[in-house]
Amino acid sequence: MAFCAGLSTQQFRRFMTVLGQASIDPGVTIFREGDPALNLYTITAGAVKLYKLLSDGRRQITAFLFPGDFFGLSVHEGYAYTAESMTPVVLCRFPRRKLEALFDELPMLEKKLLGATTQELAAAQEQMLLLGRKTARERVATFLVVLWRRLGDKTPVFALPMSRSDIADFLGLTIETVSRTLTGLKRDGLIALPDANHVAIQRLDDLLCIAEGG
Amino acid sequence: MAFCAGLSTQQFRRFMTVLGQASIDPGVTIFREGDPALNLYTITAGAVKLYKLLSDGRRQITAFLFPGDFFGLSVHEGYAYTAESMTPVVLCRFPRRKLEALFDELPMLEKKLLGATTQELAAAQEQMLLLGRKTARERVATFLVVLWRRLGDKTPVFALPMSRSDIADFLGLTIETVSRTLTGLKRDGLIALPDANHVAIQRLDDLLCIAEGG
DNA sequence: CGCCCCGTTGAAGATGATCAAATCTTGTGG
DNA sequence: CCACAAGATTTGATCATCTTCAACGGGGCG
Repeated sequence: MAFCAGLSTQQFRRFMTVLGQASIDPGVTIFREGDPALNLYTITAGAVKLYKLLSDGRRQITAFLFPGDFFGLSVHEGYAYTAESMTPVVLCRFPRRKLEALFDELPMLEKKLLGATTQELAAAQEQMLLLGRKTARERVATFLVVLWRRLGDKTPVFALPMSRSDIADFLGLTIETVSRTLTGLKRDGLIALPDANHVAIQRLDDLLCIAEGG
Repeated sequence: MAFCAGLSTQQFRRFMTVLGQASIDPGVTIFREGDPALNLYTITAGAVKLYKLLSDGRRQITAFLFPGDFFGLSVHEGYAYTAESMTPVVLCRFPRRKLEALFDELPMLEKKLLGATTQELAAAQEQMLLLGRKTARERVATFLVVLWRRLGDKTPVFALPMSRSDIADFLGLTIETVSRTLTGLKRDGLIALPDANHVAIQRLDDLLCIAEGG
């Protein structure tokens, strides 16, 4: 795990004393927006989504997270979003109080957390650009390229671990528009869709060009 | 300034050795997206906007910043966004290398920076909800309430330091829609507009209700 | 005084949403 | 193994919100 990389054996032993592990099924709510923010989590295996809701049920997914990512940091007493597993997930759980004590012993951990949070913030700003200014086609193209890179860009084919509904709520669209847009990209030969949950990138350059609004 | 609060006299003297100050005019670009991220800035006075551009000129403002806020943190070598003054601004500039050395001496500073970044991230997630799922009316209502709170909610009247164009690029709308929506809120008696750059909140509860999608 | 920029207002148009239905997938039980 | 039910995805038709295009008004500054 990235979070504990670079620790000595002794430091690592200390590190392990503050963490708990958990394996959870798909579709489980790990915590809800507003719950007391007692833990910080890192993902060992699986995929997690974070989202916020409006009172009438409208939902915005703010991030899809994968192994190595962390979540659950909060300035105030409560979490700012809900976290839910999308697949079977293995988590490390760090109780907030213990973690803060550990920071004093291992300042490197705090630096890593700051770096990870800064990266999350940059991703959030990129997503604001997408939500505020990109067309449906640009949003879907961006989503596919970013996800492909995140899941390891060895092969052009990759699995979508999330439903159309999740994609729609991440991109600020409806499921119908996501479906139509994917069909359109397929029709134009930019991607292939072996089945509903797999995408094959066929013309990466053109896809990138669309994603950047060119 | 919040960043140096709680330091002893001696620590503060050390703190002052790493920072430079700058006064700048309105409309000045402090740095551009992609520039080498050499400095971290905090705002002493004035207002700053951060934004990202698409190649065809479409712009998304990701934040309006005010005294006490910081900006310029970056994981990679380059800034992730452009920063521009909206008013006359007084800044503190922290060279990145010196600041990192200072962190080892004053771990409290790093904790504060982590807290501030976490808060920025929460604000970004709230903005994603706005951009992805709120209507124009809800966006403008949210914007007014949040700005009013940020600028000090003593009096219901406050000045908008930014143009309609900036508001539009922050809310993912056009200037025409922003203008029409403000007119609509005024017509419905929720706000008053003494002039184009001043807003008076008249029915906060109703405005909050709209902002939350209720 | 007059120009220019900013903001407002109006009319027409387009993108994406909504409503509706068909198709495909998956899991269950006979 | 097959039939069936439930849910997810795709496709189609219509609709609404917001954008685009256009024109007008007003305040500030030369």
